[in-house]
Amino acid sequence: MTETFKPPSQADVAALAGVSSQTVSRVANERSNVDEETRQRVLSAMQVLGYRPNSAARALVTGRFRMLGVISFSLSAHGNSRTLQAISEAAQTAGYSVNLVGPESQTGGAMRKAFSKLTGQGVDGIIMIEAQILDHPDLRLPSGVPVVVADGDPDQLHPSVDNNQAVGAEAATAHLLGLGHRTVWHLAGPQDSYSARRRAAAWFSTLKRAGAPVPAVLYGDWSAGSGYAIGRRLAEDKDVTAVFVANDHMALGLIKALREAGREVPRDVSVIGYDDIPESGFFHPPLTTVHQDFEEVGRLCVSLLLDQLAHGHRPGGEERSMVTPQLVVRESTAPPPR
Amino acid sequence: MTETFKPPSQADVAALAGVSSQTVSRVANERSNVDEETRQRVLSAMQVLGYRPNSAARALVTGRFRMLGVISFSLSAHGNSRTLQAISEAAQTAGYSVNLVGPESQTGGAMRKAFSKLTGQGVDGIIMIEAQILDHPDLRLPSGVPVVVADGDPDQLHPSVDNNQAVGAEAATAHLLGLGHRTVWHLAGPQDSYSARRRAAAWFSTLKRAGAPVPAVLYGDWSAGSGYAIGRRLAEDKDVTAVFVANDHMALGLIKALREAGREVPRDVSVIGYDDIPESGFFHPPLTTVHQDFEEVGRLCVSLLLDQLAHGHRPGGEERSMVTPQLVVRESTAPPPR
DNA sequence: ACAGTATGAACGGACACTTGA
DNA sequence: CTCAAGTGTCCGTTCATACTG
Repeated sequence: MTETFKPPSQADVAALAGVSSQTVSRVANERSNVDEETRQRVLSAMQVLGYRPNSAARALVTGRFRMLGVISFSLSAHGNSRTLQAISEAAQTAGYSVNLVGPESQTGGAMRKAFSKLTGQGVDGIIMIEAQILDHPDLRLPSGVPVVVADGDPDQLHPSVDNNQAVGAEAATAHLLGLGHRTVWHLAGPQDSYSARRRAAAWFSTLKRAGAPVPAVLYGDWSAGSGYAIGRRLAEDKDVTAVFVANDHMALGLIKALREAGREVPRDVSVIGYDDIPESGFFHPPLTTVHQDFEEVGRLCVSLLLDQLAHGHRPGGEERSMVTPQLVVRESTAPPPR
Repeated sequence: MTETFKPPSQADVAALAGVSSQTVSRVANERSNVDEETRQRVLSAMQVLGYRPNSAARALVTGRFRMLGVISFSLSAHGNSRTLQAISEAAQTAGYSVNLVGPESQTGGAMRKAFSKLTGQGVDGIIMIEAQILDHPDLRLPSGVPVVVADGDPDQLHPSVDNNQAVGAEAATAHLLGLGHRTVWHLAGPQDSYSARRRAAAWFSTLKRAGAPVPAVLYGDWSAGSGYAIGRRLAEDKDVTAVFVANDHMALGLIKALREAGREVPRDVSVIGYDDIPESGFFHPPLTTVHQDFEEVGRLCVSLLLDQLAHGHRPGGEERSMVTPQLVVRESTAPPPR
């Protein structure tokens, strides 16, 4: 067994530099009232010892950990890991670290548990990524810690950042309609997903506004496999000439099913995806889709949270930031056949 | 501004329960020598007050945070986010939380910085995901904190968990050779990637052992775009009948480029990928690839780390766990033309 | 002597004061 | 009276030790 490694303390640095621990504290916190010559001496003593302020001790007295909690149910969803990455970077540049927890399920109870685990760890604020509270929509979290919700259900009382699903889904649907399709089918994400519901709603209203018939919504689970399964059914209906799919993965599966049934994309059927994952331009055919800026979402979450931290909790009630998506037209959409 | 929220302390609970704070501490830590009746009284007092032990104070005295640090350069790589997810889950069930940091670059300096940031935060152990130290391969991390390296350069002195790249790459290459191809080209990942180098090495030695000619290695950057660019060049060489691509994303781009050049997969060229991302079975054609079990890697990392924590640091020198990948044969590989 | 409980250090750092020029 | 540097007490827990019926 290696002997226990004892990290150097303020006192050790102070001793080496020949000053009091208070002065070391001042240097560490970049206070003004310390002589430049002394400062240098302390700094080099820190260097020599490899001193790192003990965050536990600091947090104990300041009450702040400089740590952000992130609750994310699934990292396998493309958008979530991108958002997390952006959050991590933004937090880091602001001098915060990120504490990640995944709730056991998407129930209010599990959420509350994850939440209190985080507050118990002493986080200064919490970001919930794509938080769907399935069983109890109006979850009241214990207050005291600022919260920001990313791409989640905004029925709540917390500020939120969201990709503007309405704009994206409308652009997708309108693009297809503009190409001359009589109407547009919709393969949606799971019904319990807030984003999926928003996309479906915008698709619906765009159709309505255009006076187009509204086909029954189809539901997948975001996976390529579910897109494939639905695609097989859809391929049998020759009326289907345009499908707006709620994410790129499902679109991939759908296209495969259509092709296998002898229906070419975009010749017979136009397909549009959502997300614009880095691979979608290399699909066969290259996928027309809606680009989402997850990096921006992550950055916004952090800055909103930091604002709350700085100015007291939730200055102006329910704040809501929207990030605008962008239609990316590639080769999976075309005018209808004949 | 809302009034400052002051969390209840041990002392508050003690006062309410009519015991000393010491007793509360015993209850919180599930010590034996507490009267059951007293214990219940304390427990309900905790309930009422919503007491959560202050982890800063606890960590200050115990020196342990029950927190694992994870260093991951990029979460956009499929494998990394999967591994992280698994780590997070495993850590959670063991009662640990996860502190995530992304180093600014893959240099020894940035790594050391990330590392010391984590130790400063008081993590009990650190997992480095896909840690390539580019400028200074034999990075000596300050000791005192157990470390496990996942899918990284094992020249180091830390236990590591790795997908067995040799087995996977050999299986891929042998599969192609077995189909009757005279030899197999290789589109590798970036040269600074340890995994990429391992795959290339195994491809090389498999070719050698079979007495097959060894074409020059091609290098991509893991992205579909780079696979596409290389694919355009490769398509011109009619000798190319089989390509082993170091990941599925690049394989997607490569196939697109081949198709555009009029070379059908697998009729004219066989392509095999690596990773088995969930979408690869829905590519056109469905991609033959090598499945990696990232979940297992994540779990192993945590259990190795926890072992070190329990039994003192690094019981038996350099430990190395290997997770065996699996060849998944789909439809992008076939015997060579003619 | 024994169960259970109370007591007073630390732990490392920040902050309000105080002191010395 | 300003500016640098030092002193003392506290943050919430745990642990060793002393205490009590």
